[in-house]
Amino acid sequence: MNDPRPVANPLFLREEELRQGIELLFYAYRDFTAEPDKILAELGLGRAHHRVIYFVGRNPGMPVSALLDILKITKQSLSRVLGKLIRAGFIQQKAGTRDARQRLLELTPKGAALERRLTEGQRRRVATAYRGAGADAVDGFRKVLTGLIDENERLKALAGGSRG
Amino acid sequence: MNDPRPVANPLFLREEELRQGIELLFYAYRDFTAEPDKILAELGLGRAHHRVIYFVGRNPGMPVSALLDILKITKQSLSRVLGKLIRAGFIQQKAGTRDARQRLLELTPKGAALERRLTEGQRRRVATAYRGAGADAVDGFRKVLTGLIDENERLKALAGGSRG
DNA sequence: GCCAATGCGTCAACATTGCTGCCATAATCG
DNA sequence: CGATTATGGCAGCAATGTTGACGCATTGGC
Repeated sequence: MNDPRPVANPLFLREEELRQGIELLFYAYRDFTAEPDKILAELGLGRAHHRVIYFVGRNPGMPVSALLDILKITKQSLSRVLGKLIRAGFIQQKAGTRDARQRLLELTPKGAALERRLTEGQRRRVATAYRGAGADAVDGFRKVLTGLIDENERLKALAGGSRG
Repeated sequence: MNDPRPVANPLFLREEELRQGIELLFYAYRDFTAEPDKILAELGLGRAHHRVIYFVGRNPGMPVSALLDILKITKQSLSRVLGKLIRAGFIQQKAGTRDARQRLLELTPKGAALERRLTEGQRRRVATAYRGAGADAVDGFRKVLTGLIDENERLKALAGGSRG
């Protein structure tokens, strides 16, 4: 009455399934960032500059503190990156009206052009993946990614262009 | 006969949808790597060391060239990281039997222990997100992530522990 | 109106992680 | 035997993150 073949081990499958998820995340992120990285390198910029340009483009008029909260880096690290972008004319600062201490950030036309150039490939890549996977898959993709985000960051992340 | 309210713009929605995908990817990856990064910092190591430990643990006996192909960095960059891990006793090298030029990599018991410690939180995070999202969502997650990977890398990525 | 807290910037020093370029060794292949 | 492959080492440079300390303007509470 013994089955000679070992029964599929659910624990092993689970481990395998999780590791596949981890690896897919790594591979996808690796290839997702490769294209803009090339463009940035030509300009003497790095991935951090892209992140700043992206989120400032997404939230025009955002203060520095909001950017820090998104990127989760120190203000010294951001300051170096931001300073370079401002000196290079990609980003503009305006003093806050409600609070004059704030520096409200926005892209210059030159910055907006670079943002489009950098994000274009990524948008296309996501669009292709979405189209190929179908609407239900996209929904699942979003659900799982949201679940991967720290619980206390989820609301902020989903707010996106924080109009709300 | 004019509807005073603007019709929902499908192009805008699409753009918004794609940007949300881009951002979810950023946020998820940010939080996904934060935990192991802390542990690594205590040991004087960085994220690159985790990647090496992870993939060597996953593919015991792999040659350096296979690691390079996964990580997509130069051998000089890898050499520094790998050298440190070997000197610190996390990774062991054995000469290849088929090709004596190859250095086949594997984790030492100490390396395997670190791998478990580093990946444990990530596995738990993925497990929680999977459980919360449901099996169909997990399927969609995998489909979309796979679609984000460069076409000529997909097969290799899905091979995982490359037993095949 | 004083005074602490906030928002932001800066200087300095350091480590990690990429890159390019060059050279060396050993083994394998044709 | 000569070319290619697999790997390693060294030098130098840039980007990106860290901690720590300090400065300056503004804001808000008492």
